[in-house]
Amino acid sequence: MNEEARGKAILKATPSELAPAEEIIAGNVVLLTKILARLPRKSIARFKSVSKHWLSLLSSIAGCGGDDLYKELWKACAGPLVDIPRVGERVLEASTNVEPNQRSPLFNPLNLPSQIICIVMDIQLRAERDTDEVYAVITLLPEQDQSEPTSPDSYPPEPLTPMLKSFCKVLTASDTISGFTVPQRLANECLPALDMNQQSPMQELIAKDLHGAEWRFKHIFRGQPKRHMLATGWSRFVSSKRLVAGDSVVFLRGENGELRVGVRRAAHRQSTMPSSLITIQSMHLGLPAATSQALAHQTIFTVPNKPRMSEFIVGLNKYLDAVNNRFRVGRRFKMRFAGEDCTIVGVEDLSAHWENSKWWSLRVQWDKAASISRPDRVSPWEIEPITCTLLFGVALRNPPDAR
Amino acid sequence: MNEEARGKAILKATPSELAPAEEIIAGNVVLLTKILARLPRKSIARFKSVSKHWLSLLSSIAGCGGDDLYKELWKACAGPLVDIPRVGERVLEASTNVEPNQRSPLFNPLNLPSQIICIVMDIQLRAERDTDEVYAVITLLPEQDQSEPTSPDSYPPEPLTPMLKSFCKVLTASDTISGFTVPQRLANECLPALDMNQQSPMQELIAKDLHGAEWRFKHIFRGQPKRHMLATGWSRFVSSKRLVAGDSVVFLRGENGELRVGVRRAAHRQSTMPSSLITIQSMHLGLPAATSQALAHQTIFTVPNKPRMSEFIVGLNKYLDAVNNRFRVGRRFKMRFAGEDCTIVGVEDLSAHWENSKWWSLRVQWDKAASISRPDRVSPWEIEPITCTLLFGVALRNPPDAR
DNA sequence: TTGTCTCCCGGCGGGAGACAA
DNA sequence: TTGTCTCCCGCCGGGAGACAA
Repeated sequence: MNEEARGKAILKATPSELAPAEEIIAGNVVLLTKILARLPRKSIARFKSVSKHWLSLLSSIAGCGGDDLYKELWKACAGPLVDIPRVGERVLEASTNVEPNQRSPLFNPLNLPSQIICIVMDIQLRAERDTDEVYAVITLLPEQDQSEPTSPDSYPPEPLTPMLKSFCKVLTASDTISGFTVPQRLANECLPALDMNQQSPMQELIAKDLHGAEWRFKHIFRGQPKRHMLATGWSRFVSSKRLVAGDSVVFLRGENGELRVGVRRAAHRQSTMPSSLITIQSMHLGLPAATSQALAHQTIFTVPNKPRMSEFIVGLNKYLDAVNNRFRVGRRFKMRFAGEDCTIVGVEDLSAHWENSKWWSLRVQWDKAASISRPDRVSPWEIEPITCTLLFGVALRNPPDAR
Repeated sequence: MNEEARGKAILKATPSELAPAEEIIAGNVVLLTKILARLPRKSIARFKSVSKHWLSLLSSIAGCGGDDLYKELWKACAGPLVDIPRVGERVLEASTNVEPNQRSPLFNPLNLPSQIICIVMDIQLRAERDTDEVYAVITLLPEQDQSEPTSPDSYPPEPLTPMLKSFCKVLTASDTISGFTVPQRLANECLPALDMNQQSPMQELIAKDLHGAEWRFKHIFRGQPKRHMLATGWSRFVSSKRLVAGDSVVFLRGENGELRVGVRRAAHRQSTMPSSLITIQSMHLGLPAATSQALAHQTIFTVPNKPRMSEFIVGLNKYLDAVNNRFRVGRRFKMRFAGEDCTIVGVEDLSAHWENSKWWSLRVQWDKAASISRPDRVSPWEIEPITCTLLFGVALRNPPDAR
C-alpha cells in the first residue's frame, strides 16, 4: 500500500471521529511523518494516551480486523519465540538487507551504514493469501540521532492481553487422511461443550482463519473408546490449506466463545516464491534504496518481515542485550527457532562493505547434519546460550549466566 | 540466477567444446561483459557467425531446454502479438519502471533519463511455476552512446523457424467439466492418426508443458456422430492448471512428432501476486537502482518482462516506428492486445520527473465501458492505427498509411 | 462439425467402530 | 488417551451415446 492510499484508508476507517485539524494531518501521512520526526522519541510512546485517533493511526490497521483475537492467532501461528517490536519502540534495521546464505553480491552502492536506528510507526500483521504464512509489514521512521546506542530504552509495560484459550496440535498421518482427532485438552478448553446426554453428541463449529474465511467443522464424539473428532468439513480444510502430517493447526477461543483456526507448517516446508515481477538483483537493491531515501528525507519507509525467513529488524533492547554478551569462538549455543545446538566457530564481518556490523557476524557449526539447509552465519540475537533453564523448555530473554 | 552461477551453468553445458582461452572468459560473465562493452555494437550481432559458443552464451539457456519447441510453445502461449527482442538488438528501457495506472509516486531520486539505450545480451523465456503465465527475463547492457536514435538499426534476417503445427482452442463449458472435444483440424494437423479400422480407436498421448511436466491423455474417437476427444487425464490437467471456460489451450507438434501443451488464460483473469518479501515501494526503487548501477559501471542488469502486464522494454526500431507516427489528439486507434478501439484524448508527460518521455505519453479513452480495468495511458508502440488491413485480422507492424 | 445433456456404472471418500500402543 | 486399520455405504466423477445448434 502506498502512502497516499494508506492515508485514505485511515480516513475511511474513522471519518466521523476525527476532529477537523486532525483530519487534515491524518489525511496526509507524509505531513504527519514530518511532524512526528520533529518530536522527541518519547512523545511517540506517549501518543497512546494523548490521542486515540493517532494511536489507531499508528497502530495496526491490518488485514481482517486487527482485533485482539486476530493478533493472538497471528502470534500463535508465528510460533512462541517470534517477537515483533511494538509501535513507538526503537529498532535497528539492517540496511544490508540480504541474507548471507543467498550468495548474492553484497554491494553497498549507496554507502549506507550497516544498520539504521528507527522508530516503529506501524505494524501490520498479515498472512500470505495462498500459504497462510505469517509476516509483518513494519513502517519505520529513521531517527535523527544515529549514534550507537549504549543503554536500553524503557517503555511502559505491555498491556495485559486477555487470557485466551489456545491449543496447537501437530497433525498425525491419520489426521490428514481421515478425521481430526481432537485432543482431550483442546476439546475441554477451546471447544464448546457437547451435550453428552445425547446418544451421539454432535454440533457444528465455525472457525475463522487469518483471512477471515469461515470454516465449518462437524464436531462429534465417537469411536471405541469414545473421543472428540472433527469430521465433515475437516478434509476440505486440510486440502485447501495443503496440510500434511507434521504441520500444525492452532485453535483459539475468544472470551465471547468465538473460534479461530490457523496453521503452522513444518519447518522444512517453508516456501519462498520470489515474484517474477522483479529480479533478485532489483530486490536486493530496492530496500537499501528505500532506506537511503527515508534516511535522507526523514520520511517513513516500509519493511517486510518474515519470521524465521527474512528478518532485517531487531529491537534496540534485544540488540544491546545480545551484543553485550561476550561471544567467544567455541561457545555453544542453541538456535532460537530451530531448537538445534550449534557452536560458534568464528566472529567476523559479513562483508568488507559493512565493517563491524553485528548482523550475521557469527560463523557457526551445527552439531547434527540436517536434511534441511541451515544458515552458516547468524546474528547474535538469533541464538540462545545453552543453559540449564532451557532444559525446562523455558526460553529466557536474559539468561543470568550470559551477562 | 546470479552471475557466478550462470557462468558455471554455461561451462557445464558445453565443457568439452570450449577452447581453453574461451573457457576462461566464458567462465567469468562479468569479465566477458566488460569485453563486450568495449566492442562496437555491430560486433555483437555478428557473434552469431564468429563463435557458436559465444552465441550459446548470449542466447537463451532458459527453463527446460531452450529448444525450438519450447520457444514456439512460449510464443504460442504469449499470444500472436507479443514480440520479444532478439539477442544483440538495441532496445530502449524505461527507467521509470512503474506503470501509470498504479498510483505510486513517480519519484526520480537517481536522476535517471526517461529511457536508456541497451543491447540485449540474453533472453530467458520462462513460465510462472504455479500459473503458467509466461514472462521473459531480459539481460541488458547499457550502451555508451546514449544519444537519441534517429535511424533504425539493421539486423541479419530472422532465421526461418521450422514449420510447426500448432492449434489453440478456447475452452467451452463442456470442455472444462467433461472431456475435451478435439476440433477436427487439431486432430488432423497436430495429433498422431488414430487407427480408424478398429471398432473403438484409442491411443495415449504424452504432451509436455512449459515446465517439462508430462501430461498423459487418452485420445479416443466416440460420440454420435463420432468425434475426437481427450478423456482420461484431461480433467486432471484442467484442475491442475485451474482452467475455466474461456481460457485457452495450445497444442504444438514438433517435426519429430513430439507433443507440447500450454495454456493461455482469458484476458481478465491475469493475476499479479507481488511477493511479500518486498514492499511495493522497494519494488519500484529496485529496478531504477539496478539500472543506475549498470549505467554507471557499464555492466549488465536484468529486467523481468510480462507480456501485457509490465513491459519496460521496446525495440529501438519499433520505438522509432511508433514515435515517427504523428499522434494527434482525437485520432482513433486499436489497442495491440485488448483488440478494443480507443481514441487519443491527450499527449502529455507521465510525470514532471521525466520530461518529453514517450512512455505512457498518450492519454486515451475507450469506446466501450468494460468490466476489466483498462489503462488510461498507453505508449505509442502499444497501439495500432485502425486500418482496413486489420479487418482481415492481419496485424502489420508498419501499416502503410500510418507513416 | 461440435456444444450440451443425460444416463449409468464403478471406485473412492468419508463415516463408523475395532484394536493396540 | 489417541494413532491407525478396516469395513461399508452412498454418491460423485467420468465414460458412453443422444440430440440439436
